[in-house]
Amino acid sequence: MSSPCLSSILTHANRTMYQTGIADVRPQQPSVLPSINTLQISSSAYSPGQWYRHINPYCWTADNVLEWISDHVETTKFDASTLSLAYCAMDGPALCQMNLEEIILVFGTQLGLHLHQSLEEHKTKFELSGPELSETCQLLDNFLDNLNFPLLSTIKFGEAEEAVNKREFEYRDDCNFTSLAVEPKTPLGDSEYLSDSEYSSSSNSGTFDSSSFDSLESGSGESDPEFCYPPISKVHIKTEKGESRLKRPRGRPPKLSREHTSSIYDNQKKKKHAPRGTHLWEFIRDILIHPERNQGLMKWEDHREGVFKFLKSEAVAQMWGQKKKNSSMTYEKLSRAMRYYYKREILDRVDGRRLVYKFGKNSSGWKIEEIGMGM
DNA sequence: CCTCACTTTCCTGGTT
DNA sequence: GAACCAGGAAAGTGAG
Repeated sequence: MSSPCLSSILTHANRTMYQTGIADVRPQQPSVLPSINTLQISSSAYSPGQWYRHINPYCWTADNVLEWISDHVETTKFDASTLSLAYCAMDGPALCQMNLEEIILVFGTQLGLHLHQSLEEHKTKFELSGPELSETCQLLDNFLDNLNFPLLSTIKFGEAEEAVNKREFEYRDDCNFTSLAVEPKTPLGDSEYLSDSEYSSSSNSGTFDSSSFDSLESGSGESDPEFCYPPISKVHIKTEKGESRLKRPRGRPPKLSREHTSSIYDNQKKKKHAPRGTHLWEFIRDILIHPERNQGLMKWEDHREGVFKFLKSEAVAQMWGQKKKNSSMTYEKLSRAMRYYYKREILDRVDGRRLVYKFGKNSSGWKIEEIGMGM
């Protein structure tokens, strides 16, 4: 259940950090989750007393739960004197474990029904985010960590600004991800073939080093054996100049066992019938529908029409590669996959505009009505 | 084991 | 010349 929690944290963290007009950021807020007061003060989007609409109930603190209860006590004109505060000392996860009977037992029929209905509504609302989005959030989290940015899941509200200052983090909208590459890294085993720059005109030497994603996942700096292309199927070709060169065969090299890799994907692997991995277009969509999370990677050109643009194409490609455990993913390859969506009408062509795509009639989940931008 | 959908990789040629 | 776009071809992956 980290996704919705992370999503709310992300949302507020970004609001706190990037809205320069907000001057009353609380520097010493002790809670990981924003306090009710902080939310009310720092975000005009939240009307007082309605903060819980924007936070996953599973992420509510005991204080949050108490606030939620008292809000309902007020609206139902319930006699709060009959309530024991001891019943209200549970946090969000504990609250979410309760069924209707238990809630009624604790809060009585009148208030209990009201609370249960409200709770179910909030739970349902945040469950819509789905596991794919959770993964995307995890990737974004890793991505930000890679940028020496305070992990969103660890940001304490109000401390973000301080953290940014301490780390001298210089994130701006025009942040150049490609400049973050530590070393131009030849994909493992690629020395068997031509280097990226040799065999592909589109591969850029300054590509964002996704190996840092790998190290985040594996917990070590060691190379992921999965990306060791076996030294087979070498093809010698003659260039125009006549020299014999090694050329990679067409198609993708076979994957090696993932036995020794540990990652956030392990859970998925353990499932009997793992759901098909998130499709590329869904991955893109998930980044887009939460612009406050995408850190300037992509943006809507025309949300109503489904037109969007890559701002950091290589960075998005690296994130996709990270998700698919493929350190050699590039925008060139990603865009090829995108173009295949034209045929299936998941994407529509946008002529004459670079890095601009449009969702087609066979895509879903991005429309303003679908994602409820009013929240 | 096979099929199929999806994705990745390579490539050539064109455009911005 | 670099970056991007378009799309054919071949092949890997995983679900069913």
